[in-house]
Amino acid sequence: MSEVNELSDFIRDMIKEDLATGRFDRVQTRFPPEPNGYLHIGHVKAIAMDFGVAEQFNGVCSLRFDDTNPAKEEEEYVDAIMEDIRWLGYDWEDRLFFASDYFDQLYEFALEMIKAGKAYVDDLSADEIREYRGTLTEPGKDSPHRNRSVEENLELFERMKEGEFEKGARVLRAKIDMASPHINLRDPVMYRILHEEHHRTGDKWCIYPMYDWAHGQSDSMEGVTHSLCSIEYKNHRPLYDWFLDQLGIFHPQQIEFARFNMTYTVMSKRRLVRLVKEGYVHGWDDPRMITLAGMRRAGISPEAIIKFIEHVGVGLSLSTIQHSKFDHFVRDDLNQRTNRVNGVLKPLKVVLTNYPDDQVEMMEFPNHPDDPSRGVREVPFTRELYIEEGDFMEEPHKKFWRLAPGREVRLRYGYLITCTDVIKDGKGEIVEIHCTIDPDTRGGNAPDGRRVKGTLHWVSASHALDAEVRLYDRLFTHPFPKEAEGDFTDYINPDSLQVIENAKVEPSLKDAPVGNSYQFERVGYFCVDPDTTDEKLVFNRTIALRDSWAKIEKQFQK
RNA sequence: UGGGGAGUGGUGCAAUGGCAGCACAGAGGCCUUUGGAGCCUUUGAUCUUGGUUCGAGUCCAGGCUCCCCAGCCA
Repeated sequence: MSEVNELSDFIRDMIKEDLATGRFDRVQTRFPPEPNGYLHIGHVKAIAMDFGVAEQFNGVCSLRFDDTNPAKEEEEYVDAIMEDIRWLGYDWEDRLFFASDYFDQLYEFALEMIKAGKAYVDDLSADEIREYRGTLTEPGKDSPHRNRSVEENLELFERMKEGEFEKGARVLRAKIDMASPHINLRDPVMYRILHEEHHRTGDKWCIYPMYDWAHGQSDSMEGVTHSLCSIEYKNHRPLYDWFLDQLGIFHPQQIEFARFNMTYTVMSKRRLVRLVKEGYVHGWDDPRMITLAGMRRAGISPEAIIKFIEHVGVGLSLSTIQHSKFDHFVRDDLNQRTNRVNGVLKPLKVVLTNYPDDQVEMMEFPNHPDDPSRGVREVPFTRELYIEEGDFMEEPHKKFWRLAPGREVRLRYGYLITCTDVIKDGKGEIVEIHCTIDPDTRGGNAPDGRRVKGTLHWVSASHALDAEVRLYDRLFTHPFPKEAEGDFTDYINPDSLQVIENAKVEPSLKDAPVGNSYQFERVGYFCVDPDTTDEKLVFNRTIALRDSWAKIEKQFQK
């Protein structure tokens, strides 16, 4: 919103400058994914930059699929990518483009280049081309086919297009400088032969443009003014500029910015694929994945993701964002967004021995304690309740201020209760706790003003709904899994998913819609998983509440 | 090693020759019917060596460290 419009970084500064000097009188950007995988949080930086900049400067942003490699790309990804971008809240309106839409024009441009003596057909094999390219420190050498006549090049290129040659037999290369210190300028390949069906052009073509040949011209044809991209393309900018200058067509300004990494996860497509293919997670939308599909299923909102991205900053150096920063924005968003409910993960039965057996009282709960406008709901209170197992300690240490024998605590918006007995089975396991209520404390306050430190959440045993709760945690135990010794999969967190089959939640959750998020008070944020059926509620833990108790507790463990 | 980039608290981002600031994390406190949230306080940084200047994170020169490029991938 308005906050977005106040964003400032070196890219926006450059654009302001371009507008001020009249170099451009409008702003047009584009998000150019390759449809060969799912979008993840790293892509959001580019998406938010492309669409955000356009919005900020009253320009437009289009979506263009750079689908120049039919061997890797699939329609399935096109649809998934569009869904993810829409979910984030961005709109390309009628500006949906494909690099494959430009194959004809690109072919014409190539002809132009050949006629101008700026491109040639090379018969060298891939290995030979690599050899001829030289190394970082030694110049390359000219291909023996570099000086073919225009006529011969035209004829050969035509025959490439007509499918006369096998895959890899020949390529079209730009004729620049095999001794250039910029490797990308050592006669880069423009077209290669690929007898592959393209997801949009079918079998029309058997030669396909390289990304480097397609990208700049695509931007140019669309009228992109500012072509924002990640930093690895900085080395390619001289090439894009060269192509544009040779062709003499509209010249967009490319501006690069750095990607980022996050601790306790992996961001590369290759590693994400392995997590899915090798079964470490249950799919691309597994809530532990930092894919948009995964984060969506985890219950993280697009607003939280974008706000986080706005705070990672924009620069030219590779940064590593701490996972705790991401967690902060997820919690901050959910704290404001969610209604509070009661959910008990590990139920411990409490019997209120002085409470009538057949009595049901409806207790009033605010839906959001810090926002009265969200209203209230009624929660049934009865003689038998469930509380959290961890909220009772038979032999409490001095910092534990919840329930213990002889202790009085508050049942939130219920009554003050005092523990009188601990009932155990033959093996010494606690089966239930007996307590008495103070009938004068309905709602949770004592008329005599005495204060109790502990406040517990609870559900009525006879009214509670059964639920499956999936407790997700960070996927890796190491902050830098890919840099740690061994394979990154060695550091998968074995406790990244813990399934609780028999959690108890309050009855108001009966028809909770899939995707809805709640705060289970004192526990964490949860959303309704699509696996939910009429018979069974399934919740995903998006993230736990900040837990300052955990720190204290550690001190008391030997 | 050739070329292209980057070095500011633990992490990330600002400061555009003039008091090194913000966020997250950390520490302490207040408040609390969530050990949540909120509020207050606080620890902690300019890669290095020279130079220019009244004054340098910023300008200049050298050094060091890290990232990217040698796909018929994008």
